[in-house]
Amino acid sequence: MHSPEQQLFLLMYGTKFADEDEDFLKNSEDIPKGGLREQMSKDLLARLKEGKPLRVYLGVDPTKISLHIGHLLPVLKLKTFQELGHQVVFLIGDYTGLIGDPSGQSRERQQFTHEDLMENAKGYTDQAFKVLDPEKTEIRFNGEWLSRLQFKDLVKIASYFPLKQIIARRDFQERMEKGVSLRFHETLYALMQGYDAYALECDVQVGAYDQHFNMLAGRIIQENMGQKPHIMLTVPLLMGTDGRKMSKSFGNTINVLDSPSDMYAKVMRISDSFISHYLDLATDFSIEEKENLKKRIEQDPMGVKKRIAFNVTQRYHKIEGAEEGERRFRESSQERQIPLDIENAEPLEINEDYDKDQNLYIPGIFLKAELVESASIARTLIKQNGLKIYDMQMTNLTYDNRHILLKELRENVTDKRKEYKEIIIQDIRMNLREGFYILQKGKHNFRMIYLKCRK
RNA sequence: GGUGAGGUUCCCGAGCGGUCAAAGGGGGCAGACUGUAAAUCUGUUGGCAACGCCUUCGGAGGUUCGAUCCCUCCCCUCACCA
Repeated sequence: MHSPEQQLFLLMYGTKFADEDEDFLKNSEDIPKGGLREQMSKDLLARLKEGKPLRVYLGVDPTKISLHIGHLLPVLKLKTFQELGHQVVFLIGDYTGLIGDPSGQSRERQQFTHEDLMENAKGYTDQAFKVLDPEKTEIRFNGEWLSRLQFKDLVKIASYFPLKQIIARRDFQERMEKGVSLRFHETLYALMQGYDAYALECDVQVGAYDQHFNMLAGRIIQENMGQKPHIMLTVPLLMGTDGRKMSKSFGNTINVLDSPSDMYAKVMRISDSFISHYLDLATDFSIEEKENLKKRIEQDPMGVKKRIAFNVTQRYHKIEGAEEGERRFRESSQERQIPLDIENAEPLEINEDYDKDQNLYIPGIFLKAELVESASIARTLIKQNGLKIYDMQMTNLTYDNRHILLKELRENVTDKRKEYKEIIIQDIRMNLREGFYILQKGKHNFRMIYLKCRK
């Protein structure tokens, strides 16, 4: 059992508050003196000292289908609460999601129907339960209370907010300065999320620090409606694999549903300069372990990165997944072997026609193998040496004994490359026999095919 | 509803009668370099059985030998005013 002080330390570790961002809150007037961290620590400690389990919630709008590991940083914080014996609530914003993303960046997000959202919500909880204990987690939907609100309620709630405060938000300010559209309904978003806090009557709300204003709205509503305002506990935003904000539109995400080897490899490919950031945010090493690893970054960046990759992969894919990811990274990236895993052990059957000179059209084969999007792309890649073909004839593979031989290959042969003969692509048309081949695009994309040739 | 500005290839953004599959940047992909990377440099980035052919510049028509560029109508976005 942890003392309130010990709990406070664990809970505050790795948090980031809105006033600690260089420019997120710089012009805001209503930061408590001493800063949010001091204020929230004080409040949290006081509640911990009451000795009762706290109610803690995290709200998410199910407006996307897949989550990336950055989305789960607040979930990790929620897990810490759960492990300390507090009651956690996972709130699905089926109503806030209906309004759309208040950042207003993209229009398509506003087109979700309630059915879409409920569908996504299922995936969300599945993904969140890779971290949280489902038995001990309460799941709620904000439609439960938001659907019952009447206009007169909204009028009352809205009256708690000076307009100046609403439009002081940085994202609103920026958009008004730039002349980007800002619609009135977007200002309601904070009220809706704020009302969730009131309806749930929780002690703490967890979220990323960019949620500051929405969480603050919760406190304002709670205070006005005679409730004790909740504590805001915010965590940093995880940067993407390229150092920008992690976001699907940048293609720099590590997704919760990525395969073990993808996940491991993506972590391994982050820039060395981000190692410390990922170590702090993405892993669940103990605090001491993190400090130790940080000292090693300088002399052994790759080793530390491997520990991080393993830790992250393990969380979402168990230890077996992490081991698989590690093995595949070593084989395909470091030793440059051709991966021969069970998932691509079943070759794709491809039918091609010989032309009159007994040749096959190579771009067509890569296209059918789904390694390239068009034959044109295949052509340019051939010119740039981006495509390779390995002939597997020497392994005595037949279509019927393929499973056995592939298994042997995978398990017993140390340098698998010896088992293949690389065919140098000299032309877009080449004479190939019917049989098994491995196609490669770039460094990491492979596909095994069984080529069937017709006259 | 009024006034003004716009809708261009994945994104941003030039083009303003033929030389435009459309500058430039970003992103993507590939190659070199490396400890995987990042950074950097290079190439590439509509499709096709490919020195050519086909489909693209909000939509529908029209003028022209020819239209992304001109005209007409329509749809949509944005700003200001109502």
